Amino acid sequence: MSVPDEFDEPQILEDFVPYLAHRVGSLMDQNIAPYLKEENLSMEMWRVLFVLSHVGDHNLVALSKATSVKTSTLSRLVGRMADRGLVSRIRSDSDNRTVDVVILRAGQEIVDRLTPRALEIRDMAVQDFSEDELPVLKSYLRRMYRTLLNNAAKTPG
Amino acid sequence: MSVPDEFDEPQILEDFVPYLAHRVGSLMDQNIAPYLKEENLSMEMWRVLFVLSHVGDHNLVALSKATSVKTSTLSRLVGRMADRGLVSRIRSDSDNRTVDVVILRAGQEIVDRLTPRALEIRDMAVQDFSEDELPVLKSYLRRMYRTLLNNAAKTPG
DNA sequence: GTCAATTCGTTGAATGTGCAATAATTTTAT
DNA sequence: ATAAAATTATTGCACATTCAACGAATTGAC
Repeated sequence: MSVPDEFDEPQILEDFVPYLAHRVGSLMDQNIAPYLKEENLSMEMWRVLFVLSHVGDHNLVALSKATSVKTSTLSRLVGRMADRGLVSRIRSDSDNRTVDVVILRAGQEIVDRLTPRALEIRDMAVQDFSEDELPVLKSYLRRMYRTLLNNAAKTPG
Repeated sequence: MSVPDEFDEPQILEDFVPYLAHRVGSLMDQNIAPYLKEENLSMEMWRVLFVLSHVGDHNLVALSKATSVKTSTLSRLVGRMADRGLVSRIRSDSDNRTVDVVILRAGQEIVDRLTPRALEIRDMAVQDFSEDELPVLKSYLRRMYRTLLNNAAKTPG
């Protein structure tokens, strides 16, 4: 076996934080998926609408960082959403390179319909956490995010 | 050099567990991405190899559950990996419908080269957790996963 | 034992994604 | 003031993904 001894444990996956984090995220996605389908919305569109609705307008680069969708993908994604009347592009006054994406009424209505479903799933996911534990869970996730942000490897040229 | 837990902004997003979980997973993915690129490996291929290497052979459905990749996608993905000599398909004796995917030498060598990088990133991500906190983080992630599994909505017919 | 229902894996067709290249604008250095 | 460098958004192109439909094999009800 060419695997170093340190990893040659039966439960390595169950102990590997990136794997544990990823499968939680995936399972949450799967739970929302049927509701998104009803609205003919992809997961990425939902993330875009959710972010726009709760945090406000973003240009493409900011939206990309907030949703983890590549800007080239986001450009076409926003185009499709604009065609459907969910969002609109507005060229910025201050910086003529940037395009602010704003949520439209139809987009907000989808958010309003889906948000209760998203909250149900969140509540389900954390139902086994006590009132003391829940804030700890959140703070741990925020802490890991910040550590990852601060120590992000620079993209290799 | 510990990182404070709380952001100043009182944003809804900062309190929404599915969002917090997703962005942590995405940032971890981004950190491994450059190393995967060196090996000409997609994130999904890496997950497949990692699971096969550490947990053993899987048929497609099991592999799909373990990696959160749809079986139709996985079918072609495994085909590409087989073309590159990373894995091999073996028709099961006991059940002639199923195909077991086994990792080959070339696949294992990639895992051996990448695993140290993955562990570095994991160590970086949890560097601000104390010896007491780390097991709690893992147990919370496992608990959420189990709860989500047990309460998963049935896929709508 | 038979037949319907289920499970597993694959594939056609439509759609989405990502890299690299590009144009337009802004910032930085001198 | 000017030119080089950086940033933003878009697009061509190649490739990956998904849904739905399918064939093959197995399971379950009777």
